[in-house]
Amino acid sequence: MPDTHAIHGIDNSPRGRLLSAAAHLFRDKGFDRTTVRDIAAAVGIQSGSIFHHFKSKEDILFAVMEEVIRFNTERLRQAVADGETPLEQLRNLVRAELTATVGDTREAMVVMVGEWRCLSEPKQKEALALREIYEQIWLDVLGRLHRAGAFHADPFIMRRLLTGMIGWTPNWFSTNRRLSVEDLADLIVDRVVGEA
Amino acid sequence: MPDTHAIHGIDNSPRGRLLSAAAHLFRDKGFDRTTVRDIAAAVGIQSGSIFHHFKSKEDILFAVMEEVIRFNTERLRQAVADGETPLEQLRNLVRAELTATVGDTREAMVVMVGEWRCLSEPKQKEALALREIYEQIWLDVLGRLHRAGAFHADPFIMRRLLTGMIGWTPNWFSTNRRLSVEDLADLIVDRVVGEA
DNA sequence: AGCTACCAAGCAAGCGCTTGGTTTGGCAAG
DNA sequence: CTTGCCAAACCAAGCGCTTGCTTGGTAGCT
Repeated sequence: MPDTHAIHGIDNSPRGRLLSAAAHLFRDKGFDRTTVRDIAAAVGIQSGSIFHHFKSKEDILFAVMEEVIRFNTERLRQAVADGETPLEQLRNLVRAELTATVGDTREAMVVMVGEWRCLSEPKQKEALALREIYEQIWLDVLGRLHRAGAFHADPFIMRRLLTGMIGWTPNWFSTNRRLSVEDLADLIVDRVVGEA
Repeated sequence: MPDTHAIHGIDNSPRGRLLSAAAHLFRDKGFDRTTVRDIAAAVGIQSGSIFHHFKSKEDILFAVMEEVIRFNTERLRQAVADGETPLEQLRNLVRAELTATVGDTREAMVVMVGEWRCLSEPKQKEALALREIYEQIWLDVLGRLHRAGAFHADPFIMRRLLTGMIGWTPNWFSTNRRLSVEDLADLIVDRVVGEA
């Protein structure tokens, strides 16, 4: 009944259904404009009942971010493991993050980037620790490519340009168009390792 | 007295000071978490007095966006006029948008990208019309470069990748570091026209 | 019996905005 | 130079509504 686009990596326990519904609403209207009554209605319960599963509205947001970052960190690890050369690993990383961003964890990823400041400072630090693990995977691969001479720019800056390119895709990329995720990934990889 | 980082292109009339203060607060805490009492306090007046200058809180947000987009559209026009070759024009465009994004209109630019959905639908359409003029300047130059064979990818997609790269810079670029706006612009231009 | 999951009702605080009246600066008639 | 006047700018108070969250209790499964 609750027409909740499920998010990959989140189960369908009562708690999980709340998380998926919340992620969907947070992405649509933003954290602040989403009320606990909205979330409750989306899964068909009363607003007060939410606080049996989460002790605050902020805790819901944090849980969404934690789940999505844990799930996608594992996805990045797999992407690196599946590549035999650094270049192949980079291509897999771009594909993985693109899939996360416009694919099966799209809603939660957009929420993580866009609603960051809605977390209290302690929670931000907690989430940041998880993100740093995630980022380190990128930096390792980019560092390896850089030392191999695949590109000249600073790997840190390269990662930030990549973050921007990939992070913006939800605003324009559509799955049912000509351009596939794989083609877009290749296009983006070419922006890193050069070629005219 | 109101310690308001002025924004380029906004005068310091009472209205202008309100706009600059609002842009600063909107960027810091987001539109929804900024109260009209916050804005009023930032310029040293009572909250009710705001509505002598704007008829709603949303109107303030819209005015911020309108001012910044008008100002920077003119800046893009100048950038194109100052370039003699398409490549030079592209470099000027990237520098101009970077300056707008991390420089003298930084606060308002971040607000425009991040608080878009806080506008009502009619206001969104109004703002979109202005943005389309802005975007057309980019597409003209990129189209010219593409026809000249400077890059192979679709100009529309190229622009979106550029939007992402540049739009993310406020999250990491710092003016007082080694990397200058000009160097970063060159780095980004190289991502478009290729080279290893 | 005890646990998970939920309901029904409502409280305290904060919000955008309104209202009716007061101050301020400029400027032309006397 | 004074006086009278007006519009712009602002104040003080508060209304009506929404918000996150609490409370006390119930249904059903094990």
